Amino acid sequence: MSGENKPRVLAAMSGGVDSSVAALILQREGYDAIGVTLKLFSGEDGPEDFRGERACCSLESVEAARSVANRLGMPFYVFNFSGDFKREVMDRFVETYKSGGTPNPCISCNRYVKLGKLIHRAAEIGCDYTATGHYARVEHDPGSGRWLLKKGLDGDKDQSYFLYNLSQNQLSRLLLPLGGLTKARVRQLAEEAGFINAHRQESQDICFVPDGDYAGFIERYTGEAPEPGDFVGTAGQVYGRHRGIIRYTVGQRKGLGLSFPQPMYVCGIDPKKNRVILGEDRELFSDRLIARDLNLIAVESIKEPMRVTAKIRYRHKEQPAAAVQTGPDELTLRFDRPQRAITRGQAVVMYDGDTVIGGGTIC
RNA sequence: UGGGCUGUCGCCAAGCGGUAAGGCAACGGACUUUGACUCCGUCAUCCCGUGGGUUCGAAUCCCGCCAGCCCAG
Repeated sequence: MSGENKPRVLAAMSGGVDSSVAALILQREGYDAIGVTLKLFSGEDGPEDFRGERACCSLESVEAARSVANRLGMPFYVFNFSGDFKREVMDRFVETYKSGGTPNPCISCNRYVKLGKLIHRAAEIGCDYTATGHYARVEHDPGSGRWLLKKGLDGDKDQSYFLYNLSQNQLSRLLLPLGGLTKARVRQLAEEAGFINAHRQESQDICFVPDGDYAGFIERYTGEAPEPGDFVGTAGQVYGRHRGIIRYTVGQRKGLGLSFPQPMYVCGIDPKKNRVILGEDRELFSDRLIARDLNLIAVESIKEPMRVTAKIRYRHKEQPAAAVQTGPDELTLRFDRPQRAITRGQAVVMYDGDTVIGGGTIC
């Protein structure tokens, strides 16, 4: 089963269908695979219902992963990454909200935990590669000598957006077995293999806030009650009181608790004055953004203005734009057409066709 | 206290004698490995401020009362 000459790979297994099938494929392709589930929350930091099937590292999920690993005859371990997860994901999540931004915890998790910490750990224990169940592809480009990150072939499930922070070194040691498959095919493989999670529903919501009440989570996590402030119009007129800045995000319509002749949306958040700015839909559009905390994959830097397509949130098809690097860690993006609700704290990822150029955090 | 105006779902608001539009909010669902957006559905079952009257029939006409607003004082 585990020949000394086979390349050894550490397979991250969440207990879901995708990572299970990824492990299956690795084994079929002749890797010496070791399954591992990451324990991401500990005790009181996590959701009350720690066994809920939707939480990505619930007990049930760990057991599902273990079951699949056993079925495949591969060693299985649980790594406790809860400290890193708390520091790199939850703390950042809370901090971004408190400063008026809207974080994407999945980006942080992939960057610091799944890809950062895990790839590092894999190397420590003698694994040549790390694998995950993301729908994206890694390729080596002989021309530039660079490792490239590309979209998954199943355009509808593509998750390259979440992985834009990968470094060249990390890419060289990452395997994404599902990159060329469709979701339907993955489920089929899971069924054929008899995996108990073959029909598990898609994961959704923030994993450490399974009930979706992230504002409530932040309150419990910080022990601080959100401070009410004013809802104001784009001209400064006061409309009413809001229930704390953390409850709002740019583009939001529901939950304002106010009534106007027409739909109104959050157009901005002013953490200094503790105000939430409201306006109409058309006031949400802008054709440019500035991103920092850059990570470039396909190129070393963007010296000249570059034509790209870019997406400013997951689940949105990328839009044509011109990118210019305005500093060592700063980028300006000008879209051909104004985009709706460009939001601070979210990630912008640039593409050239199927290839990820790089990305950054919108500010 | 005189004069005028108004009183329809939490908010705004149609309706003008024929048996309650619509928008906002709210709630539910779909979509979704982030937050949003979007989409679909529900949302005044004899009370349309209230008590009478006229009509086959009124939220819609008439009278009284109550409440609020405005102008006079």
